[in-house]
Amino acid sequence: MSQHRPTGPNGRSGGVPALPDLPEATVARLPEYLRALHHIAETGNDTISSEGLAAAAGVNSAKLRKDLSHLGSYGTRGVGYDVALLIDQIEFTLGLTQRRAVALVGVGNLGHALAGYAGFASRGFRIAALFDADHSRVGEPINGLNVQHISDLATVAAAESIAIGVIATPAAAAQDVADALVAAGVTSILNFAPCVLSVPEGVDVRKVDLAIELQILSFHEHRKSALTSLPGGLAEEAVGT
Amino acid sequence: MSQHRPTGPNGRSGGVPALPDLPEATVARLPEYLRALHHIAETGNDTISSEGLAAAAGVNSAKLRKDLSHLGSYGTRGVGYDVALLIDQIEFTLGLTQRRAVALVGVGNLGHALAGYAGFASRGFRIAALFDADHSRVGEPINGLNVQHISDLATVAAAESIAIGVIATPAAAAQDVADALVAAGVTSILNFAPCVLSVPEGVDVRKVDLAIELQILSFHEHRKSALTSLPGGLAEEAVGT
DNA sequence: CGCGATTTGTGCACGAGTTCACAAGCGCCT
DNA sequence: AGGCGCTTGTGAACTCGTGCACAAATCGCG
Repeated sequence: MSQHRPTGPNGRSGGVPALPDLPEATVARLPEYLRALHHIAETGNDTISSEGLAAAAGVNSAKLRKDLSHLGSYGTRGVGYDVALLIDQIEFTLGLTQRRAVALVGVGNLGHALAGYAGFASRGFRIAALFDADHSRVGEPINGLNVQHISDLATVAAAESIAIGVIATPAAAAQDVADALVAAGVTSILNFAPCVLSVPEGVDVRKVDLAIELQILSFHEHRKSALTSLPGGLAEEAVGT
Repeated sequence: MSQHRPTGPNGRSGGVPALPDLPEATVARLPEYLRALHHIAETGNDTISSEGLAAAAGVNSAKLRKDLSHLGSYGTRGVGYDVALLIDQIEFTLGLTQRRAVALVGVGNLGHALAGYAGFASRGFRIAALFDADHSRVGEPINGLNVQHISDLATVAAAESIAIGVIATPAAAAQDVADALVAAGVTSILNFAPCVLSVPEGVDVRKVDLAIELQILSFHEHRKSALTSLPGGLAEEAVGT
């Protein structure tokens, strides 16, 4: 597994990509650093300290340094990080040096919005095809693409080298769509449907559930309002039954 | 995530669950359990074992039992959990016994979709008002609500008792909107804009960045494809430079 | 009425992730 | 050249989360 390899500081200069085997928590933060770096680059700075970048990304500076150290030494002590170099390095690590083709399944309310979301295009992805099970939607043009029927998924995915699929269907259809995506060779799925998907080994699934996020906020609201409504003191009121 | 309370001598007397101090990881999973439970209830079952519920929610059964134990003992050994009782208990814990009013700011591509998303209504939330900074959109009806101008936010939020705000604007406007929300008394924010928000103590922010999710998947894709060229002198088909 | 089958609740050990604190390295100024 | 201030990179302690394994509790049945 993750033996302590010397981890050559010049990482990718040779032919070997050297798979750094990053902690998952670090991987999840790299995109945030990348976004912050692009923002910093636009303001004209060409170096940035860990403190500055941490603030821009909303994290602790020690955490940021440890995260970046996992991809090698790309900072200069006493100076900071070279913004352009770091951008390249993170983009390479995330596999964004090539623009990845994405299939979007389900062009309902949410799917429509995702198809038109500019953030995908500007951050390394290309929505290569739209699919839906509803024949009445097939052919409909959205943002320069025509909706295709889900039965064409395998053919199109192969032709376009699509490895990532996005599910924006109702929950009832999601598992079938996932199966179809896997059958078409997709190995990464982003699921917006509120349900658990079962997929074979080797396929990655990430889930985004909009209602869940609100419910988590609701919990904190509940706690906050309960605290403020405690009459008297908020210390050890602790009313028994 | 956000701030922690000083948490003084926390009364842990039995009986009525007076604000159990749940681990954040547990809170994040409760909504998932809740969704699974509703699904199970619809199929007619009135009890469910930790094993069954864990499978439906996509987690480990020991983890699930530990999570539920934090809210008290609501299972019966040898039998399982009473579905209806557990639903009530989780909904209470999450503060979903009252339907919470939400303000949505930004009715662009994504905002439109969110305004029409049925999942919010069916899971404890009511979109109470829509706002936008663009005067040309004000008055536009979406899903039974008319878009209002952002300058009316404070008034409407007070009238409707809105404590949760959703930001679906471009990143450049997000901080201003957040400030306006906070000024209007909102204490929980769900942010879809790709930027870091700074808010005062006591305000919770959760962030959903659609592109980040794809970038994380991209990392794993990158790793998978690099793995296919296993050490053995296979294809050194330059992925990078 | 007691026994066995079943399932919850939890103590404990382990691993992942976070934070602190500081040595090592770098550039600049004198 | 040498010292000084600044910043990175990282060892080490600590916190948080997870998963195993099992005792305690409950039900059904003979």
